[in-house]
Amino acid sequence: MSAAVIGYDQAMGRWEPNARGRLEQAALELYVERGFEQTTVAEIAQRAGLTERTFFRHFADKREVLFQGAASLQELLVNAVAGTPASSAPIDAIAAALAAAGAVLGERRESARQRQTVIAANPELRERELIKLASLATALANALRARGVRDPTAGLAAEAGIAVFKIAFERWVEESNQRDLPLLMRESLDELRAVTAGG
Amino acid sequence: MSAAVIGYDQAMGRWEPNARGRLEQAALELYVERGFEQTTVAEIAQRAGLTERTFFRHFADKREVLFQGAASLQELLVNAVAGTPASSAPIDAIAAALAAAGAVLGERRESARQRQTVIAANPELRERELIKLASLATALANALRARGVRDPTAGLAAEAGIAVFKIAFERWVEESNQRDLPLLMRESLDELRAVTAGG
DNA sequence: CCGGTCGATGTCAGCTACTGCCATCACTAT
DNA sequence: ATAGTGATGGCAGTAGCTGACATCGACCGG
Repeated sequence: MSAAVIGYDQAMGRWEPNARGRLEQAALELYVERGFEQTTVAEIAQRAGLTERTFFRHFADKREVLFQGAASLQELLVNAVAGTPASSAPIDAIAAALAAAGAVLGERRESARQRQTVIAANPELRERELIKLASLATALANALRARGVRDPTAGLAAEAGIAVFKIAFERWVEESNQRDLPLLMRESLDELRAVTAGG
Repeated sequence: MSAAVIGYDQAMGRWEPNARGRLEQAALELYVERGFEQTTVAEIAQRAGLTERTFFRHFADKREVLFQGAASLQELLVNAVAGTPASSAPIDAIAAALAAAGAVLGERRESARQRQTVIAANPELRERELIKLASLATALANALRARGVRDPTAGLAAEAGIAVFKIAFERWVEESNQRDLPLLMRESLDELRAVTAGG
């Protein structure tokens, strides 16, 4: 619990500052070093200079540490839909949301890739990721309904948007490089259009 | 552990037969009666006349009891795709898979509805459901690739198919009645076509 | 008929995620 | 000073899940 570790010189309280941030960093490190399952919450807390009990005061469970950004991403998507001209078709509102998400997520490529490696290696984490994506779909559908889009169109457009998101993100993480995320989002959406057009 | 409970008159082995089936039934009953979280594995085992340890020999975890049919559903979808004429477009192969799934799931409406009520009431169960659907999407994509469909088309078509599946199934469970599942599958697919056509 | 193997279950000990309850201790407002 | 507040520690307890070993009937070769 020494302040020197963090390099901190102003007056401080009873405890080191930024407990949540230290827990998050410690968890990420350990998940990468040993894997998610092989890491206990006690170990995370110890590395952060805190106790197990405190970890669970900051994070609902051991997985949630990896999904901090989900809420802000959801906000971003919803705002993008809401900010689209009222005359736009649902699919264009979705496209705007995907563009916004791609622009934000497109930065910090390496940390995203590392995070995705951890998640992909563990079924429990994949489950959590999927329910976060489902939550995004629900939020997108609600945003569309707020613009007067009816069911089942709203739900379908939202689910389709998330499908495009998933595929584009997957390609972006896997590819050695070159194309950036917003471009892959556009390409994947065009691909979906092409695929559904037939028949 | 009396045989009379089951009504069984031929020579029997050391234990009552169909341990797995008894566990499944006991679990379903308890999940409906008290809810998933309020049910312990020890209670399930007791009702089935077995021990907790035996439960975990038959089911990987407490949730898995509710997802027994996932494997056969996946097989059904894959076979439907494989059985489509080689000249069909990807979207038509997906449509065939959805039709097959709709036909099979469309029966036993009440039990499906009951099961869905239990799942919807619990986030852990929703997570498990989502990863099963993701597994279906992966299997569908592989089936398409086996027919020569390239990426990212295969992945996108599969994800879009699962999106349609989700929406149609949801509508089918919620609606008071009337339209059957295969019809809702077709309608939802048409709706997706309409939504993506714009823009 | 006999002994050995095998498969399904029981028993028990143990780990770990997660929770509830209360104590502690600095900081702050009055 | 004193009381209140907020973040943390400490501790006991529940429940999901696993590994190791014992048990016992079925089955099979001799």
